[in-house]
Amino acid sequence: MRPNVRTTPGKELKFEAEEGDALFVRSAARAMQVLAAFHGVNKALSLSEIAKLSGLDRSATQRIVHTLAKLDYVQRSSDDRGYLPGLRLLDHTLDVLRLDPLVQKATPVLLELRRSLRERIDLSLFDDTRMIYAFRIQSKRETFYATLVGHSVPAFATAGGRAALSLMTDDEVREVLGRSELIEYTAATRTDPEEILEQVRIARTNGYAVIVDEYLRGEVAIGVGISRDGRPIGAIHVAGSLSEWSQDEFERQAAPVAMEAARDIMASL
Amino acid sequence: MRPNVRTTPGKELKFEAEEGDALFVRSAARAMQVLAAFHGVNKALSLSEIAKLSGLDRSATQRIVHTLAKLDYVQRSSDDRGYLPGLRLLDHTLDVLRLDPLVQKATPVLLELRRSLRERIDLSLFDDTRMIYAFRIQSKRETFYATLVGHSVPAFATAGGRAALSLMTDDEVREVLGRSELIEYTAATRTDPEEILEQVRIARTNGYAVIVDEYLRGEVAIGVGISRDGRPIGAIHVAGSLSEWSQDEFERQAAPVAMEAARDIMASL
DNA sequence: GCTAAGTGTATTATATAGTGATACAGTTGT
DNA sequence: ACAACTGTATCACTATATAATACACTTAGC
Repeated sequence: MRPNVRTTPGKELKFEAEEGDALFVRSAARAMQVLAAFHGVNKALSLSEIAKLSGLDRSATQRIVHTLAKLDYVQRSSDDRGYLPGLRLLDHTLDVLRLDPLVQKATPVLLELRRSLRERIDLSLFDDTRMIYAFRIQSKRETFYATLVGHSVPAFATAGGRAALSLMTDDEVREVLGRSELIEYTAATRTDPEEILEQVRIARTNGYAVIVDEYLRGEVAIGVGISRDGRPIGAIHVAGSLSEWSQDEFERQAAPVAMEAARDIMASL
Repeated sequence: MRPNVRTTPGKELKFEAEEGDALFVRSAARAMQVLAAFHGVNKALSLSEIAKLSGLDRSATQRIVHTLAKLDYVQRSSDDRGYLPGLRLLDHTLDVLRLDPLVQKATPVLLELRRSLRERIDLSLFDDTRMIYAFRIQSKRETFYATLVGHSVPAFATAGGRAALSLMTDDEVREVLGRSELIEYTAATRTDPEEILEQVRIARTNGYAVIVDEYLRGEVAIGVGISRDGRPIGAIHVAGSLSEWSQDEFERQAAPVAMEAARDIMASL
């Protein structure tokens, strides 16, 4: 059983207004706090568990969950032992994806790319210290679980992430790395900021980033950043197995076409 | 240019408490109302457009959007001309998918199914009158756009939907059909409830549903329903092109393995 | 070049809407 | 048979969001 995909640990997300923010609506935030209670966990939650995890008291939690349940944003688990996030949320997922200009433009280009390159191809969206998967196009013989939409991976240790970082200045990269949790995912993971920066610089020169073994063992991945107005907004990932490719071969095959795809996408943004 | 995937038109979704519902928290609902404003549209929205679409006044909208923007549930469009749903929502998408027992169990089974059947395979979740796509595993030569997670299709006119309906009683099916918008997607779409019910009955007998041309032209689709405790909770779709398959061939090839996959999944629920 | 209508932002007094304490009936587990 | 949970319900109080109004800026029309 291979480890599949790791999610970046649920960052501590602020739900409180900064001082003197007259426009901040506490109750709107509370609805989201309740939904965010599910981030860390892997089972249905009871009311008091939601209360604990969201930092709200039982009463408030009770009434908000009641409301969200009526609206289908939260639903009873199938064994009726607790609450789970509801299917209604997927309607909003669709909105995010179909209204995102990058997703819109990238889809046909990446399907085309897959035709010339029969490996797994992902599109991820840049979000500060992490890359969020928007969609995946599988290769012929996919053995891993399909990555779920919304999975996020750390920018510092993934091909797409480094490629995205390479579109910023060194100082900005340092700043992001400073805010990142530099976790050692494998023995090969680089966790020294300056060492990572060096890799980002190489990616900047080459136009793409390569990662071997640093995030997932046995995987070679090529990442190409996508920018808009000079700012990184996402990345293309192409990943292959080390059992079938040497790093060099993979780079030679995948990098040029992936970079061309990225150029195509950016031209149409 | 073939028409790709159609979304069921944004149903009118209630966001108001029924009378005398002391536990209903209006403000929690309002946050979701704002986010739901994006359902129908295909561009970034201004504050007053959000106000109009969500049915809230400008002031309330302003403050809620402000709050949601701070929390990244809403973001400025890249050209700074309006608001779009934010990436934070994808964190919740992930929660929905990974906590859904059906998605958890179905993933490996469907990857296995793809190995023996090299066509497009989808998993959709049953939601009353519609089926919501949870994920898709593409075929080798995919020409359509990748279906986005969250896309929903009508239960009455799709293979998966009819298969799911076939797990309910005739009366329940009639009830669902009564609440459905029976739209004529193609010339072949059946819109007469009793006629649809007849097809559902056939699906019930066979253990799977077949749809040809009724929703998407040129497509044969096989659907197998998945139930839990006797209630439909989702369906497997296998779809092929009529340019490569006759309906009969496709049924003979796809139906038995798809049904086996469904049995596997249900056994592990 | 100047309206006019749009954008997002900010500030208030007022009363409504949410609070949170408290209570209860039903399960589950030991 | 108990204790510790579930989810649900009610209610007086006041903290909270309201909605009206105002302002500075940008965009579009002529």
